[in-house]
Amino acid sequence: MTQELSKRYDASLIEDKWYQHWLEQNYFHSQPDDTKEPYTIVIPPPNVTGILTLGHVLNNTMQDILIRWRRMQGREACWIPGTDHASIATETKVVNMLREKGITKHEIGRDAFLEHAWEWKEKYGGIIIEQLKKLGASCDWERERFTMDDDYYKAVLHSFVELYNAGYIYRGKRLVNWCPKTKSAISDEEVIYQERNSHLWHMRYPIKDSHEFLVVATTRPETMLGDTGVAVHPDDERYQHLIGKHVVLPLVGREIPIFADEYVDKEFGTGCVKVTPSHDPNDWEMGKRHNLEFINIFNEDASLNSNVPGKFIGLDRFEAREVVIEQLKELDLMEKIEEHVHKVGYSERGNVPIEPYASEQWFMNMTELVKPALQAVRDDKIKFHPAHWTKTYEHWMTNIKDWCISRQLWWGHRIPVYTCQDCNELTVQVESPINCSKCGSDNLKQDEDVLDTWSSSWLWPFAVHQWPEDSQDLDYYYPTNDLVTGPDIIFFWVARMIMAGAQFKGDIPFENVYFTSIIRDSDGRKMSKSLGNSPDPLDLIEKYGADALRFGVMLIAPKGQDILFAEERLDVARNFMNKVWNASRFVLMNKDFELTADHLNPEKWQDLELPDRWILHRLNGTILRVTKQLESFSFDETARSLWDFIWNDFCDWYIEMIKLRLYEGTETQKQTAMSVAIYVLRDIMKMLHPYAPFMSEEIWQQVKLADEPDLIVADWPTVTDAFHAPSEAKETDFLKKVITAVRTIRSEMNVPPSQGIKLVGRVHSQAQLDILTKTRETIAKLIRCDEITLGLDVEKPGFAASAMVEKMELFIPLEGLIDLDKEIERLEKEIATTEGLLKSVQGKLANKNFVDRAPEAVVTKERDKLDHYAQSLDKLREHLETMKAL
RNA sequence: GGGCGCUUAGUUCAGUUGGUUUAGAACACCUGCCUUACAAGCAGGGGGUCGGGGGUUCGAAUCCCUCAGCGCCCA
Repeated sequence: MTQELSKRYDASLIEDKWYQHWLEQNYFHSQPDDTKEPYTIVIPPPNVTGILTLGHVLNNTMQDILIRWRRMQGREACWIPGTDHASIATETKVVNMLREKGITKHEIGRDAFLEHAWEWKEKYGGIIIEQLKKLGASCDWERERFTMDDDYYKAVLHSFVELYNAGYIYRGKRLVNWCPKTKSAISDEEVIYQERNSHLWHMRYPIKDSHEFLVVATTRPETMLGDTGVAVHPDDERYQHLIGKHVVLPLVGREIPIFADEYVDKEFGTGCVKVTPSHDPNDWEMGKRHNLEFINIFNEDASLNSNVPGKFIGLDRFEAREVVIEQLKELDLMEKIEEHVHKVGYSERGNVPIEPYASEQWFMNMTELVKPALQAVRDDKIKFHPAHWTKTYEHWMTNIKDWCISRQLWWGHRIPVYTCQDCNELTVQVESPINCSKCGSDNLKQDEDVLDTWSSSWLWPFAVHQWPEDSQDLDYYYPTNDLVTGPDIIFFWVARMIMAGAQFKGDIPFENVYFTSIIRDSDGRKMSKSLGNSPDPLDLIEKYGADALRFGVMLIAPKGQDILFAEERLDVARNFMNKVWNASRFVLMNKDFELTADHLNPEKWQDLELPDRWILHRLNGTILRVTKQLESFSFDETARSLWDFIWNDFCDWYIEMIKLRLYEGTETQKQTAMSVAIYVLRDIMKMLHPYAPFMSEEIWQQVKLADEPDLIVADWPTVTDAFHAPSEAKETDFLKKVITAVRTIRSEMNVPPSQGIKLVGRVHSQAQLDILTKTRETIAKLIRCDEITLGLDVEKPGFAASAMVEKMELFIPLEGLIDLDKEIERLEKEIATTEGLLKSVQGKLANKNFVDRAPEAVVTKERDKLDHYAQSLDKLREHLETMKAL
């Protein structure tokens, strides 16, 4: 029974069909099964407002590869999907949506706002989840979680209460990174530093009771309105006489002290530093050390407040800068303006320069939390891949600062701290209290702020289950096995998950972390919406197919380096998919029997020939290699191994070598060749399945036995000892070399394929003779040859092109076919090459040190080579002489 | 300023603990082919001395030092 398949592979015809089938069969769903070892991955939860990017394609394909592979290995594979609530991003979107309707969030109040937000989330959120399905992700969708699901919400509050009670969480007034756009504090990790061309303004401050000035240099002139001191270095001889005096702050008139502090860098600017304690972290510290006045000059949106002279009130910080500069110039207080490049901190979400801003916030002290998390990685309980990320991790962990976890937003987990309006007692608990824990008053007010999104997603590996309730799932699936994520969130998320695991579960959250590449465009720029250099993966799936996208991205993702992506780079994968499709088509077209278990039983195969033993040997090697590569997260190497085996070994050689038997062989010959081909093809589909799930399943259905399961749950292949055949493999390599040598002559002599040739082979050994004799028909077909003469002493034809293969001499009689000069040229080139090789080997062997000190095996190898090249050279020179004599 | 990484054919990348030849693959390129699985294909070919310099070694793309360039992270 032969099969009809289309000549070109069309992914769109099969992908949805199989995804639907897998869902219907519930293959993605996992349940604890004590007879099986669990294999668990939690997805890095994408932002609920997000859409699929190439970065998601990269890391979710890797996760799916791992999950599908382990599932086939018989593990109870569970991939838990979900999204996070993305506090700032989502709130911003909802605020914008409301603004378009002419509504502000403060008008409608918290509850109504949250209703809108939920509505918005239900409507637009989770698009990315549907997109992941297009990619073929085999997540357990029944376990999909959202970080603001009811039970997850409680888990987050629970973690807060626990840490508060442990004394790790405190409230304090500190200088925080303030985003004036979202009007919220953000953490250190959410500040992105960008280099900016700016200026260094040198401003004159008049010294009180003197006609002198001192000059301060600053990158932020507008903050002078909040200056409450000027610092110089205690050892700076230039300014000793000024210490203890005062300056009169221009534009403001405030008298502020000049003092000495070690912090000042004498070399920078003028060596005099204006000090604005309320708006610079270093000045904040100096302000505390020297008891300076703290004057906050900004509103929450970074416009100037009433603590500055009237004409500045209400100006935006950048407008204020211009006005300050202008006025100082008018007063002749601007000494000079220098070009200056410096780094400005931007808010990751708001994308505006952050403002150091003193405000009351909640902080988490990390000192104790870090310890076990650092140890777990140092002890290799958690392994990073590539391993060099451990250094980055250690560096951050050992320099960690307190984490600002409160956000002045509404969308998120509202901080479970209730202040008694009567006695000021704080009640901190998961369920809203009715009465104050101290005075019993029912006049309680909950903190207005929500928690940083990362302080909910750091619980992800266990909060996706019913934590803190004990649950069977949690027992079974935790710790998870592997985590696949981008190195850009190593601090935000990975490090914190490890801390949370240690703190709340007393165990690591995962054993391995694979850090993916970062995808850039072909010019090395980061993908971004504004640059428009970020292709939509769904378009790519439509154009290339999900399998090709997956395979292609794996192929170009080097371990530990960035990917330079260009759409054309997927062509290779698409071509490969088409190749696999057509190889399968070939096999199915030639299968004229109903497949039975006997066909797949190696013991029943009759009259295996050399190519059969070779491909089975190679299959063994490929299974071994691919499995090892997956174990070591070498996704790109695995793809390459599959590519090499399928395209080079199976398609280019094996299929070509069995065609003779299929077309002209006996029934037995044909059946053996087909059985081996199908056997190999089946294992190919198995190994390909994690990378190209759709196509492999489609083809598998054509080559599986009736009682075998779908490929997604079929057994991962293992090595078959009986296929081990190194000597046959070597023999086949020799055979291939002979064929290639003849083809090269054909090509270089311009003998067209339609032109038949004769081959005369003067073999070097009986073994060579045996190999070529038993495969002579196959050779004849592959080189399009009419007549083959073989022997140890066959007579050399007079006018013939010649070549050497492992000391065997090949001749192709060329009467009437070629020109002599060309062959002479060819031989001379070959001789030159061989002379080069010989010379290099002679050089080594002439070195006494080499012969004396190198291992014997290495020396012997060189001696063999010497012998080999010398003999080849003799023969080649002889052939050349013959040709020249003609 | 500190840390991490990268620099191999025109391009994108391989190259396991230093020793299979004068370093591989894909794409691109050149030549010849629509050979009944595949022109998204087949066969053949040209092309790099492994960023520069120094060192260790019998032997280095592979280990060490140094210089240069590029990138990322942190201050």
